[in-house]
Amino acid sequence: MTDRTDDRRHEGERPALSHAVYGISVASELTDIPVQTLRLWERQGLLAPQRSKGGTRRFSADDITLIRRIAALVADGVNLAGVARILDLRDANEALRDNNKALQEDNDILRSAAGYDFEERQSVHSQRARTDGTRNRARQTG
DNA sequence: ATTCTTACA
DNA sequence: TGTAAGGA
Repeated sequence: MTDRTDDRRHEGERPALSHAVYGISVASELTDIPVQTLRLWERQGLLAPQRSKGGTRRFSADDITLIRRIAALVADGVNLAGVARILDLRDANEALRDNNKALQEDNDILRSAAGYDFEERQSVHSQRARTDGTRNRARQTG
């Protein structure tokens, strides 16, 4: 054993998923996507790998996963514009889900703070439909 | 040696 | 779309 103490013998160690460490050629080998295609996809807005100080692309494990998802869509015949829109829709859905969750939590807090008992209510929609119908009927008779 | 952008056919 | 030039 010489003093090559910087040899990496911890084979289980892996960079964090968001840690951008792979050069474009490594990303290409890992995904079986040609280097030029990766560059094209980035220009189309499908990818946004980090850049090193020198300006070269640095891909993270998350980027590799994204590349595989894009490749799957392309293999299904989706063109690049379609892929971009599908990815945007996914992001929008996540945002909507998060927002909805936050609203529900706010609602829970407000409900308990107000002291109302909504145990009988089955859903927002059935409740609203019932009250609207009652109001309309009252207006017609009166 | 590799990667990057730009440009040209 | 592919390839070559030229810089980092």
